[in-house]
Amino acid sequence: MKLRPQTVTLKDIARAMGLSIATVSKALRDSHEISPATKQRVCDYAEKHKYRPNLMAQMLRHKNGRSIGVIIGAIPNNFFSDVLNGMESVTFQKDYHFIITQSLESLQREKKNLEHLTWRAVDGLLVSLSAETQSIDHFKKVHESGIPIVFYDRVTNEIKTHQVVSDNVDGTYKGTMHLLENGFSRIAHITSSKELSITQERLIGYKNALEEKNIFFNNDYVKYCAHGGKDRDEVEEAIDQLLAMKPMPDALITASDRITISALAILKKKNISIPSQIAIVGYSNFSAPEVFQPELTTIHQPAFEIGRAAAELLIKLIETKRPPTKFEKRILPVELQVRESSLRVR
Amino acid sequence: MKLRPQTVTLKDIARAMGLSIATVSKALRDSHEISPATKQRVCDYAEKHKYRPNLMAQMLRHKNGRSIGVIIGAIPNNFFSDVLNGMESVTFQKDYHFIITQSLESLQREKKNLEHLTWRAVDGLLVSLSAETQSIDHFKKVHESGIPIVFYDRVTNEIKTHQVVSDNVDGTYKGTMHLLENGFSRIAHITSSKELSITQERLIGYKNALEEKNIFFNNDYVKYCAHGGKDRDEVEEAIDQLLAMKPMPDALITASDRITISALAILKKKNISIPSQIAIVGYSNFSAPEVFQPELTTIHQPAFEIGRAAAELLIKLIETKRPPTKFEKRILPVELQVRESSLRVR
DNA sequence: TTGAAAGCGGTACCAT
DNA sequence: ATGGTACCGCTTTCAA
Repeated sequence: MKLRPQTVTLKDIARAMGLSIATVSKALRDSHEISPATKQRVCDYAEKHKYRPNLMAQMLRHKNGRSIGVIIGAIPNNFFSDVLNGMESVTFQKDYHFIITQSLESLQREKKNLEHLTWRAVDGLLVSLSAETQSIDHFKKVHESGIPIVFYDRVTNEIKTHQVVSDNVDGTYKGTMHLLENGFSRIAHITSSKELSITQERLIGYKNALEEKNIFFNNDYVKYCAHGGKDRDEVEEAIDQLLAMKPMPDALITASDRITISALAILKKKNISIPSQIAIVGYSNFSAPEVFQPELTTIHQPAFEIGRAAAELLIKLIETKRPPTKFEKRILPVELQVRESSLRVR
Repeated sequence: MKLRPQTVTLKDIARAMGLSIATVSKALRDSHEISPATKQRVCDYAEKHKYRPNLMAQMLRHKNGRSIGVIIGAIPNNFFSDVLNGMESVTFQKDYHFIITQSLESLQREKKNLEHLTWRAVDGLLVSLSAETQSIDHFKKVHESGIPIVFYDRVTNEIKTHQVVSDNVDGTYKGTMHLLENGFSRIAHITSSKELSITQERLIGYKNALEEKNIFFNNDYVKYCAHGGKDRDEVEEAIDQLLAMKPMPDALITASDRITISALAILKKKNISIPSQIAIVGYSNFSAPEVFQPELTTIHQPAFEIGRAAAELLIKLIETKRPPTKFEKRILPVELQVRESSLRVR
């Protein structure tokens, strides 16, 4: 490509004005040791010639590039894209950049992404663990080297830092309770991989509701997707197993956007009618669940808020000189939106 | 935060091995002027101590940070998130990073994003114009300064460079023709802002189909959304106007994911039944349009491929020394997926 | 074959 | 108030 024309530098300004580089630098940074007159002249000149400090040079000096790295499951996923949107709303306003990497639920990619991001010298990390992740030593190492991390959604307690999650226990509790109160009792649960924090929390809510209603917890009703429902096959297998059970479950709680959508499509393909043969309550952040067939009862997470809060906490962590002694786990409320798919038909 | 511990640098290696910085640098870059023995020793040491060249320093030297900037309408949008996914598949593999900015269909944000990205010294840009954009002088300036750009989806011919789009003319043509052949003749079209390339192309396909069937083109059947259907209100207004017409349209072609989903939700709210009162064919990249009520006939764009092709072309542009004399406009085929929402009910 | 030294564009300390 | 200068980590002549 054609050579990038040098944008105007400190040196250019210094030469043009017969000042030293140091003076110009200080003038532009509004140092007290520069006379107002000089400051004015320098700033005017800089303004006129559209001076922009060279980011690389600044970064090279005091390692801080106003950028944060994000590790996310997958971009094309309603939940995550809302999260990203929330993060962007903060980073845009605070003049940070966020560099997005997808784990695609693979540990190997997660590690590679992490390497990449640290090499990029990001100032901090926003991380949601992949479905495959068990050991988090790779994050520990990075964190100990001084790069602040905030975990969101899929979190870990093994690293002492901020966390932002939605109230997963409550979400599944509400969903399950709603189904129970509508006369469903054989409630299946298709969820992500066993190791994830969200999986465990959601299972707790599920069990709590059953217990409260004195319904026996049947472990066979819980199906895990080792890859978080990345492929439809994973979900189809789970559904096949559930449909083969006797008695067959009469309701289903699906634990993520992907799993929910896949489940709807698969049940449709199999001509299982919802909710008469099986009712559904699904975690989903789709913008218009009322246009599904049937209208879908959803557990809606404040994805945008999660992203926003996580980004805010991280930037605070980055910009604060001394690390805080106490970290917060922010738990945002979820909302059960009742629609046709979970209501008894007479 | 705690000071980031210095990762090992050239200087460290040089001192440790009693060599000069220059020699180490050359050895690591496999220069011909270094003896194999020295090379070996240096590389071993570097490997063992996990030497990673400092990106900022490299960038400062020869402006190339292996990063590309993306301007996109909005992340939470099935079409765009698939596009991003396609881009990521390339950048990940080629060890580039992509920095995403959302225009949110606002010219002002588009400009600010552009400024931000150039300040970040990205090596190239992947751009889809915002719905508000008319003059593209801001891009011209950047492009003339030597930063390669590839336009995708919403493109412009005013800058000589590669373009990647889907076959918009054909998409709407197919959709319109399909409706006509199914007995619908008063076909409305809700689309994005007038200025966008996609809007114009889609309108051509629509007109072509009408003309071919000798149907009168009624300008009042075409409703523009100045903000690309960002808000549901915009779409609702268009629909209200259409419903108030006499005779009312009997079919509708919606020109984007957002518009399509909004239209479905609004018509549902208004208790207009699809397709008996009005049929719908919608541009959409939703992963499971068969779970909509009714199953939605879609014009499906190869969003992932668009992203992939655009990223590939851009990286080629970045890495090639001499700019090509001829640029290509890659037009990827779209697919009409016929489902219930566009079929005559008897 | 190896190394000294001059940048790249800023920042910051120390003189003047 | 202003300027000289060393340095951040790496690349690249040019000498040795």
